[in-house]
Amino acid sequence: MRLGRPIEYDREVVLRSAMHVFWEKGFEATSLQDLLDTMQLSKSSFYQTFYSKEHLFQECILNYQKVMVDDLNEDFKNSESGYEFIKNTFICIADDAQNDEKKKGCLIINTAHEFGQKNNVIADIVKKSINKFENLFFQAVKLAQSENIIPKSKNANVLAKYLVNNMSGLRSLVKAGMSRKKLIEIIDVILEPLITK
Amino acid sequence: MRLGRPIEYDREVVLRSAMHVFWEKGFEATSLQDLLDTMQLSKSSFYQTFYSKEHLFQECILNYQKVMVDDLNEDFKNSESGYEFIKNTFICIADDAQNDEKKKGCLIINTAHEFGQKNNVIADIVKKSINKFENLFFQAVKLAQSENIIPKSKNANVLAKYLVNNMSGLRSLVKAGMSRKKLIEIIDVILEPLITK
DNA sequence: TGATATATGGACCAATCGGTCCATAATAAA
DNA sequence: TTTATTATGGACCGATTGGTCCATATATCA
Repeated sequence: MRLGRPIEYDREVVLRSAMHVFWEKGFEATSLQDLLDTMQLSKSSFYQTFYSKEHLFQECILNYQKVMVDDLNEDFKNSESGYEFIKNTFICIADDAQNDEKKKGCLIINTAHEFGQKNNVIADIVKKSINKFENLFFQAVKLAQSENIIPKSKNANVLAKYLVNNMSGLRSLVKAGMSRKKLIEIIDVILEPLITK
Repeated sequence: MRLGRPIEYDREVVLRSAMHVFWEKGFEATSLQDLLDTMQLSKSSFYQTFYSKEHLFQECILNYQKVMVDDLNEDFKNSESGYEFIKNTFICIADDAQNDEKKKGCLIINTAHEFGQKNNVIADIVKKSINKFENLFFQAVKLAQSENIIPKSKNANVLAKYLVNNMSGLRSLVKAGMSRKKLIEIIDVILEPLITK
């Protein structure tokens, strides 16, 4: 067994709680004290385990990305069709306008906005995360093409990017306070380029 | 003439310089010292004229909105057609991926992300700004419909929202580091729902 | 020139920032 | 029980945060 005084917390649990703080407040607006309060950690334990606020943040967005991509993959597998998966993913985002009182949006997109290209490590994580979303949409489009719902003449690669673009847009509009109803109307238009010849 | 010691700076000039700092760094990451350095103001003058960091920020985003909307209105007037205006507006955003080294994006969208619904005054400014963008797109769509480029069967109101959505999306992707070339490909898809029956 | 009014430089403030360090607590192994 | 090893609580750090206040500078007006 492991030597020394045993750890009094669950690393995964406190990491997830930290992630939620960053998600809600952003990196800059989250103070170390906020994190310690939420994670219920002493400063010593915090720095021993997570090294710095920024290092913790990196772990958080990596963790967020993993959870999101895994969940979406799960949804994808359970979907009737590629098209249904895409449509449903967008509707879920619109639902946030109603369900998420805090309008947290997407941690990855939030981070893209807060950091831009100022921090190489973080910019890299953001870029790779977006690529994963894109890849998922790509697979969904390909599937929908094989199901003859999306015309095979369409460039699945570009369509996937287009979908990521609209996903980001919806996240912004949720943050800006647009109602679910209006977002749903937008989604109807978003889906048009998928099905028209 | 005005009594007392005369002001040594131009209010509009220093306001604009402050706006650029906020645009580049965001509200939280901009310190008062950053502002004083850029505006070349003493603390006394700063607080006498702008009251607080947050009040200055509000002025800045209002100023940004005004400049942006005026510029877009000017573009709109000079456009060959409603459709050309829309297309060109999007291409200009994609150009930022190449031209703006700092990838500042759009101050309004950035603010929507940083503040969300946490601050009523700011959320209200953001919402109204987005409405102005939407209104402009609405007019452009209407014009394009009267020019028989966009089918009259289309709902101009919803299309305008759809365009705002994609504008926001593009801003995000620029921030995330996507290349101009890829953004242009996306724009081709964005425009499809405008012209297809 | 003196009175009045405004602008400015800079000292000063408490609070908070992220982070370090060390004494002590709590365990396993010998 | 002693020793080795790890975790934790909390004192402490200098720097910076946004913001206040007052003495002084600089103007107009009478």
